[in-house]
Amino acid sequence: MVYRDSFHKTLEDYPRPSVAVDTAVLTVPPGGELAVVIVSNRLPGTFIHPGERLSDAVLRSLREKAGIEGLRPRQLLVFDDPDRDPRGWVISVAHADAIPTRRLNPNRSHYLLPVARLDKLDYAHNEIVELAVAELRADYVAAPDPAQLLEEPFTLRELHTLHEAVAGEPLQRDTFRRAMVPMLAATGERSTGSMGKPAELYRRG
Amino acid sequence: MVYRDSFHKTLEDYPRPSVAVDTAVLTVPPGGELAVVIVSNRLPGTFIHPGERLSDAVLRSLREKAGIEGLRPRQLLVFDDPDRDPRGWVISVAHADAIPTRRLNPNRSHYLLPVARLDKLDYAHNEIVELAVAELRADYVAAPDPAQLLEEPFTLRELHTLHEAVAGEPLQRDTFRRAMVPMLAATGERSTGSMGKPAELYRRG
DNA sequence: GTAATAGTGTCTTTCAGACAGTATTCA
DNA sequence: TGAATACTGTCTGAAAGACACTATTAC
Repeated sequence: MVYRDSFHKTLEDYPRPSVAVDTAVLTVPPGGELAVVIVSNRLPGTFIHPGERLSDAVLRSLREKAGIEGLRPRQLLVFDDPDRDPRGWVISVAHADAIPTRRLNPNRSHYLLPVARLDKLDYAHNEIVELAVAELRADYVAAPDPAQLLEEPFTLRELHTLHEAVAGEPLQRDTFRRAMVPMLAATGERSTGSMGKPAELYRRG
Repeated sequence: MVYRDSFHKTLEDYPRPSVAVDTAVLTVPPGGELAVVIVSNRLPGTFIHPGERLSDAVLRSLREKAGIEGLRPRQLLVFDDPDRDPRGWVISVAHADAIPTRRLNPNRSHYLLPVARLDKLDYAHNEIVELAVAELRADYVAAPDPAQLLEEPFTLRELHTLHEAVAGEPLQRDTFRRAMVPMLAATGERSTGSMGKPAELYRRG
């Protein structure tokens, strides 16, 4: 059987795939390492509903499966292997975003896995996580905490520690400072309660 | 009506969108500027067929609508506005690739439009072209002619002219040379027939 | 010869890496 | 006071921008 294209042909003639979304939600627990939100050994996902945007399907799946609200997920890539899903012909659009750990709802069935030591997830979800991590790392090279994981105001040390967690490797302290300070807004306030000289508190520029 | 997810639920219960592909094919005519292949005021596209990969649908649409063969299109992004297409619920996956102008079939209904002066295309196709151009430009900063638009062997002048056409702006000659030579393989041969000192001929490293 | 093109030398600026130094706080 | 942390000064090396210079060809 052959399906032919024509502008005036009705769409009903074409068999259609189911369209799903899967989302890698990254976070950095305080003092911890970069981790991804997992629900029963895979990324939270769902099928899109009629009239729905992909991003709305992502938000719905995160709300229902992990109690996460208020993200702005970005598309990563489309998985289109017709044999990928045993249930049938499914096309899956991978998404990614990051969220502060304090906004994760602890009374839920999801859990965090560090991305550096990730076992095999169901489907091709490891690849999604890798892409999400690569995007987040690229963003964090260019700007201070672009995903707004830190609560304002913050010290340069807190920012440095966060960026090292995202990068997965040490970042030179003075180079980091010189690169970031011009993109930050100093508050004039100083940190309190810590050992050593109190640090300037900053907000994102 | 509400559609609920369940691993064991059959996929037949879900209304499904049609899934299309649209492709921005970029090229640089000899001595010309960066241009995109257009078919009747839009990018070539089609609906995917059952069992087909997105990239195969792209290749099929390019073959049937523009006589183009042998590309390896890359995904750019998914257009998912439910009201985008007047024919119904259509999700479109934008793709991009580049092709040497000499491989374009002139006996076809497609035509080239320079990307610098692009009128409004149908659908949201201008955005696809912009993304495709941005990706191509990023690739051409990092490597000599990664899309293999030039026939080998080529001189540094030819490479330089091509990279300027892709970038859409002048590129410093000596800096360009120093950046590219380590990534090229000198043939030991020299160009002939031109004014001035004959140039070394190179192949891609 | 001149015009045109190919290719090199080198100075300056910029910036990351590296390391050492000074400054200010807590215990 | 010493330990810990914040912040700055400065040297070095790599690379880009800029410009001038030499080299080899066609005419």
